[in-house]
Amino acid sequence: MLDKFTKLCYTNLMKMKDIIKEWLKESTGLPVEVATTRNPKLGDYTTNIAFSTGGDPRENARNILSNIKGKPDIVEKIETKNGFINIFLSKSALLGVIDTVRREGEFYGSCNKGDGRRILLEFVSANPTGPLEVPNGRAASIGDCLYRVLSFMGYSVDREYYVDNCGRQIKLLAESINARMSGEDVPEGRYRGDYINELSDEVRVLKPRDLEKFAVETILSQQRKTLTDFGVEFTNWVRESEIRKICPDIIGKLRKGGFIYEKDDAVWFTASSFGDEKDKVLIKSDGEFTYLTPDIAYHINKFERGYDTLIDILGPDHLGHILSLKGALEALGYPAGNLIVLISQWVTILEDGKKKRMSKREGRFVTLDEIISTIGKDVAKFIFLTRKRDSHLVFDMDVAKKESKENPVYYIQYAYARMSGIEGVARERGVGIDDSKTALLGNEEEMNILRKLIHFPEVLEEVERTFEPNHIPTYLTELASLFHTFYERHRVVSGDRDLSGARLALTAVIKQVLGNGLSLLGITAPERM
RNA sequence: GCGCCUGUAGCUCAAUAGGAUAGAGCAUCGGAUUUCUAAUCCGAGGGCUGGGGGUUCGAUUCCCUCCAGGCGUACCA
Repeated sequence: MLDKFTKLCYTNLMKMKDIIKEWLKESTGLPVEVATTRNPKLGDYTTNIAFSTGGDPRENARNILSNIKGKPDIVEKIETKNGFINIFLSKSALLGVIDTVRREGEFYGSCNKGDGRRILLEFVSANPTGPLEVPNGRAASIGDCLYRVLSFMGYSVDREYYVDNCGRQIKLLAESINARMSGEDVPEGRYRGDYINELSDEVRVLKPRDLEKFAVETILSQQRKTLTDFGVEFTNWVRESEIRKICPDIIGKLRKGGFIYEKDDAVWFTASSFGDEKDKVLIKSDGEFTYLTPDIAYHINKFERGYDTLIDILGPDHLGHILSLKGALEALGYPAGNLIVLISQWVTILEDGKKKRMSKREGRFVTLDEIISTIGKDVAKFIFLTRKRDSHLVFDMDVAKKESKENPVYYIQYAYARMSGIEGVARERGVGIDDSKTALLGNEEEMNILRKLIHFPEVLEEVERTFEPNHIPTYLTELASLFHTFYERHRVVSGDRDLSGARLALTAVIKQVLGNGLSLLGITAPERM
């Protein structure tokens, strides 16, 4: 039995948690759940099984422990404390992570959990009525990171941007440009801002036949450039005008299913029978579709293209129609439960210590371009990805500018660059990595690093489970901190050739994991700073 | 009014399926560099986790209630 676990360990070291779980299950006969311990002094893994069996947990834990016979090689010791059963990994098991990372390299942390299942990730999808703003940057960061992580975990992920190139806001855009061209002030409720002036100038020169289309496509290409500068790419750009073509068919199907009725010259969907507050209009009395109609069609179109799971990252302003959308999908027999809607909360901008009330129509907004040029994309992404999606994040422009020089992202990047520096020194002195000498490692700082490295795959699984990227920045900061502490206390390249070789292996592995993590965040890993 | 989200250190945020002493960064104060990058390290202070109930061996986490803020509650998107 022990051999089996040992073998498992070396073929797939990242699953040590599972190995321990299996071992405890087999030897106790209890439905054991294993968790990562927060405090390394309390071991590497822990189980609270003794709390759920009734009676005194401390006594239970001791009884359970005394019944466990033997242990896999990866376990150094197992002990109880306060009713918890704590498992300490052996030094050789911890050292094994070096081999694993050295072998797997840029794939360390990846897995095949997704098994090729197809996910369509829709995010940003800003109206083509102006430049991308700060909240779009937040959604872009999160969407891009989820794309990278889910792909890393074996899902087949496409990224899509939905372009609302129809509807009222496009008419308002055209009116704004027309007003500007004729030298008038832009009327109330229309779009203002320098970009409208620039567009007007272009229109004056180019005299496009279709003003609306010209304006939309021009703005869209600017948005695309912003995203490229931000390091975020999309697989597809889907225009609402294309989706509208299939709307009559969708409405026909809904009507056939009895989910449609007419009232006040409008066409209604029976959303209230699917849990929504009230029924929703699909075709207005003027014959135009509402926003909801093409959105239903779009999501049906997504399922029809063969995706297993649809993920939408939306702003909180879209809360109102999620239930209707899911209701319509359900009505037409699509798996509404496979549509996962993630709400990326607003960003409050503070400027000069005051809340900046954002309004694109009034020309008051902070663009993503501005953020990229003032604080840089790495800092911006890190700020966005450190927060949970649901938190109402406060983006203080003054602090962001000031801290762009001392942002935590540099803490991680600096650790990475420092290790590059060490590699350079090692090369100069003719010292190389020696994987065969890693047993020489063993001080507290080194062991803490190894313990942390083991948990990287678990962090990614957490991101996959919760769709919350923020665990990665937290983890990387902790790992970088452990490295910096190690660096202050011990020399990597020293007169001791064997120890130097072992420590170079260790730093190579830390660097690899930091690099993998930064890459999943879409943040650069600089060789020097 | 109703629905969803949020409320944690002076500030910005964490807390891995309810776990052990609630953690980081910034700010404040005190230390560390003849040695691989000081964008670093070590230490100190700072908390009735918005208030009040409840469930539990155990609650920042779950339930109820109140307070504060955001969003939604359109034949806007």
